[in-house]
Amino acid sequence: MEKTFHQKVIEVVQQIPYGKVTTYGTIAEFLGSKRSARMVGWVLNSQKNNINIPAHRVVNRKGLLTGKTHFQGINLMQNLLESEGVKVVDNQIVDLEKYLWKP
DNA sequence: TCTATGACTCCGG
DNA sequence: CCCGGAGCCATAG
Repeated sequence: MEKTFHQKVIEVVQQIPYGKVTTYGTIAEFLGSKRSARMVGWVLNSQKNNINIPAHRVVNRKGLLTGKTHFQGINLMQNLLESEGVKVVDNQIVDLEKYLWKP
């Protein structure tokens, strides 16, 4: 059973430490194809039921919480990030580079 | 097998 | 940074 794309994504996302965030592009790039950023989002959407996936730590390159629209509760994603010490304003992470984590 | 969709990103203006 | 357009990849039907 080979590791599928989404399985790798899950693996990486689970490695995101507390108080850190990453972008779809970063994950996609780590997987080999930067252009696969959309797949990362697709995977999270598919695995969003899995609480083991801290999808709230995954944002787009601008630090915008694009995924919150598909999240379980519009306020949940931002709330979680703020709880972890990540500053979020207007659905966007402040000082993204400061919190950005890379595998 | 082919088409459509998408939690994105890059390029030019 | 904003806007519009194009590209790219994997999954579902």
